Amino acid sequence: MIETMSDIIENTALKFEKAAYILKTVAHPIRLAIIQMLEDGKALSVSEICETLKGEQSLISHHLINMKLRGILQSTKDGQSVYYSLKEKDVSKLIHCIEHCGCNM
Amino acid sequence: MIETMSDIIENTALKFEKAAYILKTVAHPIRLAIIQMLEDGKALSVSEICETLKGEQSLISHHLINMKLRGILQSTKDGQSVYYSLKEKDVSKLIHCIEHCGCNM
DNA sequence: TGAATACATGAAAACATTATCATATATTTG
DNA sequence: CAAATATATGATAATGTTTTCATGTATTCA
Repeated sequence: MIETMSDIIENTALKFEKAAYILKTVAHPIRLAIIQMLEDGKALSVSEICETLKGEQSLISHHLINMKLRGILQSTKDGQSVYYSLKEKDVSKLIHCIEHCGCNM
Repeated sequence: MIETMSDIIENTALKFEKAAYILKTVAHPIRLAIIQMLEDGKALSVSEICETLKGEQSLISHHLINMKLRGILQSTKDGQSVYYSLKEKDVSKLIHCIEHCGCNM
């Protein structure tokens, strides 16, 4: 599989754009808190998340929907409740790694 | 060292804010590219960085200064040139970990 | 000294994200 | 069915980030 120089440059640029996109999606205190709540596959309802974070329903909902839209969360409806969970273990890994990689974070 | 419940909540919130702050600082394709160029302690001048990234001097400069301001980069002047490098190995570790933690990034 | 080079600065424009508010929809329950 | 509960939606306001442009300052070199 041969790549030209400009292919490489373009792929590299794409790689950074993708990474930046995911990092941006996650780079918000409320979102980090949500993601942590959902670690190890847990699924939580919107209201559970709102209560724990003491956040407004609408605001939390917007964050959840946005993260879902960007491929980080998934949701299933059960009765009145909607349960959100991490879509990919990947994100969990990312967060775990951010927390334990020896960085001051 | 005893913490009250509200201390714990507040510290957790602070932790997420700090993490979000760093992630935000880094969540931009140009910045990720710069950070990668500076891995393993390398120090590069503004113009070297501009050339490699084919970016406008002023734009790159703004990014560099902002990252320095936020504690991610440091710089030293030598003659006409200013050399930037990663301030903490931490950031390098973070990026490395983002790239190699098995996430799709 | 003056021209060239390297970098910084600051204001403005362009653009993106986050928060708030009012209201809509769907589901359950009495 | 009406009321209550859970969530979504969409418009707008508030705020933040990124880019651009014009210009400033410091350094080198002829």
